[in-house]
Parts: sequence; C-alpha cells; structure tokens
Amino acid sequence: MAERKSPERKSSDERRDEIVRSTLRIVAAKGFAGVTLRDVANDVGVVHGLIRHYFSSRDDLVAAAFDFAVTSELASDRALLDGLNPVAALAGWLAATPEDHYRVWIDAWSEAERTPALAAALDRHHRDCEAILARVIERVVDAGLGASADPAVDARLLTAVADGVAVQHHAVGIIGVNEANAIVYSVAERQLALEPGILARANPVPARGNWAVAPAR
Amino acid sequence: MAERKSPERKSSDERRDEIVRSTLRIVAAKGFAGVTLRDVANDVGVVHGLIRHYFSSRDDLVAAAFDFAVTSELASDRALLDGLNPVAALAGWLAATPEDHYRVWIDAWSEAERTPALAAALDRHHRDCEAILARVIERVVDAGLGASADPAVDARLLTAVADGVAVQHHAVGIIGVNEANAIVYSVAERQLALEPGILARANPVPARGNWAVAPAR
DNA sequence: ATCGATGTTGTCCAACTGGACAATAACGCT
DNA sequence: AGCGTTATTGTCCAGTTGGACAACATCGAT
Repeated sequence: MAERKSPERKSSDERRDEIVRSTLRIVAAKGFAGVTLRDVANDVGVVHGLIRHYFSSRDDLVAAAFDFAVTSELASDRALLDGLNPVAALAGWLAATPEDHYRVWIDAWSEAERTPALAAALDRHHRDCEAILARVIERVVDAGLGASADPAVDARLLTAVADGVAVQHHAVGIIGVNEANAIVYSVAERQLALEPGILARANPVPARGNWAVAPAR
Repeated sequence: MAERKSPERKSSDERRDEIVRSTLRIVAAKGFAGVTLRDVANDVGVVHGLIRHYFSSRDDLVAAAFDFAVTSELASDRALLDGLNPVAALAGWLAATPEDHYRVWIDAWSEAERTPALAAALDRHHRDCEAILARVIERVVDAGLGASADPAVDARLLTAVADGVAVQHHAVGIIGVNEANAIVYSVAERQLALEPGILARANPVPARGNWAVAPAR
C-alpha cells in the first residue's frame, strides 16, 4: 500500500520457526490464553496479518507452539539420557526442571480443556514422557540395580509424582528445589527397590530444555 | 437513566455471594483467564457496572472467587473427615475428586503466576490442605494402623502425589479414576507402612465439593 | 417525613481483539 | 526475460473488553 522498503524476506520455514518461538515467549509471559496475534507479530517484528498467513487461526498457532516446545524438549532429553548410566539417567529425568519449561506444561493442562488440538498434543507427549521413563527404568533393572514388576506402570506412577511435585515447586512455590527432588527420589527409590540415597548421589544433570526462551527483548 | 422498574434489590452480602458463585461458573467453563465482567454480569442478570461496584477490579473478583471456592470446599471436607475412622478419612481425602473442583485448582496453578492475589490464596490453601492431611495421618498413626516419622513431611509428599495423579486424570486424561486411586493408595500405603490394600477396601466417600457449580443455565 | 448511604442502571469510551483482504515486493522456475 | 507463486504489508472491520460515571431507586436511620 504505502512505501515498501526492503522487507527482509525470509524463507517460509525460517519465518514459521521464528513465529513459533516468539509465541512460546509470549506463552511464558502470559500463558496460552494470553497469546494474541498482535503480540506475537510485534515480537517477531512483523504485521499481525502475516501470522495469519502462516497459521490459519489463533488456535492453530497455540497448538503448534506447544507441540514444537515439547517435541524439541523431548528430543534433546532422549539424546542426553542415552549418554548417561542408568541411575544417572533416572535421577536426571526425575530432577526438577527449569521453571520456564514446566510453566508451559502447567498452562497447557489448564488450557487443554478448551483447545482440542492442545489436548491431543498433551496426550501424545505425556505418553512420550512415560515411554522415555519406562525405558530408563528398564535400563536400571537390566543393570541389576533395581526392580520393577512393570516398567510401564512404574513409569506412569513416577510421572504423576514428578508432575505433582513440580506443581508444588513451580506453581505453588511451597517447596524448594531440594525438597522437590528429595520427594521424587524417595518415592522412586522405594518403588523401584533402589538403594536409598542413590539417586541424590547420582548428582544428576537436570534433563529437559532446549527450546530456549530467548532473552526477553 | 431510562425507565426504572423494580430492580429487585438485594442485600450487599447476598449480591456479593451471587456474583462470586457466578464467577465460579464462568471459571469452570472458561478458566480464570476467561472471566470477563460482562459474562459474570450476564450470568447474575445484572449490568456489568454493578460487578465493579462490588469488586474494584477484575483481579479482585477472580481472587475472591477462588478463595471462596476453596474455603467452602475445605470447610465441608474437614467436617466430613472428622466423622470417619482414620483409615476411611485418609482414603477419602486421597480419593479422586470431582472434575469441576480440580479444574479450579489446575486453572489457579496456571493463572497464579500473573495474579498475585491468586498466588497468595493458593499458597494459603495448599498449606491448609497439607495440614488437614497431616492431621488425618496423625490419627492413623495414633490408631496404631500405620507409621510416620513426620506427618507434616508425609502430608506434603502425599499432597504432591495426589495433585500429580489428579493432573494425569483430569487434565491429561491418560488414566481413569480407578488407576488414579490405585496409584495414590499404593504410594500412601508404602509411605505410611499401612497394610497393602487397606485404603481401597475402606470404600471411601470421595471428599471435597460443596460450592456446587449450579446447573449450567 | 426526611435524608444520607448505597444498590443498581444505562451509557459512554478508548483500547484491543481475531479476522479479512487488496496491494505490493521478492522469489523460483522456465 | 517473463510469469506464476508467495511472503509481506497496510488498512479496514465488527465485536468485545475493562473501566468510568452520572442518574436513579431503594433502604435504614433518625
């Protein structure tokens, strides 16, 4: 319409990725419900009409953002855990995760009820998480360090415990990171018949996190 | 301004209560972030200006609604649990709760980050929950049916587990009510050295719930 | 009976929302 | 070089939002 400068045109995939990352930044600041096309556009540095060019609706954008966050998060976790010994991997997976990353999950739990696409992604990725943990448990058992009647069942149990502890830690703020880890570790050691204290001594590298909510701008 | 009929004037407290209950109905449908003064006003059957007459801001309204929901919920729970034997009380408290009630908590976890008043209420009521559970644990121990090195610590642990399981059940939908109860009960029995299966056999009355999200209108 | 306090209404507003779309500019292909 | 595709922009829109406020109605106290 008006003057037209040089709009620094980017490839489709690149721009799409940029938009998704900006959306995650907005989500971190205002939650899924607080995402507006204009905020995202402003963060990317484009006009809000362009967002619609890439995502047919706001819901599409929100669901894509969550999916991207978790997919990349889990991919890097898988790689990290594979390089550790079984006990360290277990301790790392169960360890408290960075605030930013869990907030996305908590927001998603809340928002999923009203966003079917988000609910579907949530179900999928929770199963992924359980599967990853089940595999780690199997490795622990195979190494003769613990016991599990059914790794899948124990994984489901421990996933629930880890999520609950994360809520108390991140959302409620009623417990600190040390207490959070202590709770999860004590339940896990008891459930898997591990030597008490072995998980804390594993000095775990907290897993998770690579979609990097960049400097807040 | 225009004609003035008979506005069916209500007492201040009555109206306030009405507004809070309507707000909770909106929260159940759209989450805390989805509460608008106009929706609430429409549900009550008044003009949106009146809501502001009672609550100085939208945030005030939201925080008051959560506070009311949980306060009344916990009050009725306390009364219910006191009338049960220790094991039944424990089983009842840990049992899966109605969907409506947990959704409010999940939404609050998500929204608390951006609403200080909500965060304060959340912290307060989570401590209440822990205290209630700690008391039940003490009764179980006093009755000689279980053991606890520190009821407060165990209460904190089991609260986290119950919340995590509730997330998996209500928000993610990955487990059913039976599996949810089975997980919480197994952890509790192990943690408190209870006879395995005793909680499930207690045939618990699921506690919680009296602020009654009325028929959806 | 009078009057101040307050419950209640209607109406206004500036800001913001998601969506739509025509115009334009850069690109990829032949 | 020409042409179709598409990334990108600016602008419009109808709807909704939280907030403000003057006018009016009802009540309780005196």
